[in-house]
Amino acid sequence: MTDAALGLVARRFAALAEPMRLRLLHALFDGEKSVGQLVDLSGGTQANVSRHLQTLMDAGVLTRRKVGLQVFYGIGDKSIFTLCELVCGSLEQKHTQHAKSLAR
Amino acid sequence: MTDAALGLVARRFAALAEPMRLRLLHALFDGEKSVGQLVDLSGGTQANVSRHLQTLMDAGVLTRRKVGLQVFYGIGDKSIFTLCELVCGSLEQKHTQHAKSLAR
DNA sequence: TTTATATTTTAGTATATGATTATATGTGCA
DNA sequence: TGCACATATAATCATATACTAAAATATAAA
Repeated sequence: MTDAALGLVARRFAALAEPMRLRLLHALFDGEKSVGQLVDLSGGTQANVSRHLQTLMDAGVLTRRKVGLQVFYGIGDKSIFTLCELVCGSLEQKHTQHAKSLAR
Repeated sequence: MTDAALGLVARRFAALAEPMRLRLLHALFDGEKSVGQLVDLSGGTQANVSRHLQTLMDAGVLTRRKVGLQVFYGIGDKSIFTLCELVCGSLEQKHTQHAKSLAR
C-alpha cells in the first residue's frame, strides 16, 4: 500500500463521513435529482447543499447533468450502495447484539 | 433514515477516513499485532499510533487483548475487509479508465 | 436588454481533528 | 520496594472542514 493509495482511499471514506452528505446520497438512491429538490428533501440551506454536492463530485461519487437552469446530480459510483449497506448492516448487527445482551 | 442513524454511519466512515488508520488496519489484515509492532510497521510515533488505535476501538472496529505488558489489537468487524476492497476496486477501475482514456 | 430563477462561489467564523512533546499509568522482574 | 518496559493520556499547536450570509455566475423568459 503506497502513501498515495492510502490517501485516495481515505479521501473516499472522508466523502462519506458526513451526515448531510449521507442524507444527500440517500435521497439520490432512487434516481437523480436537482439541487432544489435535494434542498427540500434534506432540509439544508441551498448554499450548504451545493457545497456538499461539490465535495461528493470531487470524490468521484456523483454524476452531474445540467438542464436549463437546473443541475441534476446522480450516483455515479455504484459501490456507494454496497458501502452504505455494509456499514448499516454491521451497525444493525451491533445494535441487536447489544439489545440481546441487555435482555439476557 | 434517522439523524441518529446517519450520525452513526458517518462516524464509522470517519474512522476509515485517515491514511494512518488505514495503514494500521492494513497491517492487521493478516492477524492481530501489538502496539509496538504496529509502531514499527507504520512508522508512526508511539503516542500517535496509540491514539489512532483508540479511535478505531471507539468506532467498534477493533478487538483489544492485553497480554502482560503488551496490548494486541485485531480486526473486530469483518465488514472492514469488504469496505476496503470495495473502495480500492472502485478507485482502481477509475484509474485504469483514466489511463485508457489517455492512451486512446 | 432587463428581470427572475437556480446554482455556485467567496469570506468569515467556529469547531473538530491530527501530530508532537511530555507525562502518567500499569505491569513484570530484580 | 524500586527499576525498566509497553502503552495510554494530557496539553498544545496547526490545519482542515462545516456552516452562515452575502455576492457572483449562468440561463431562461418577458
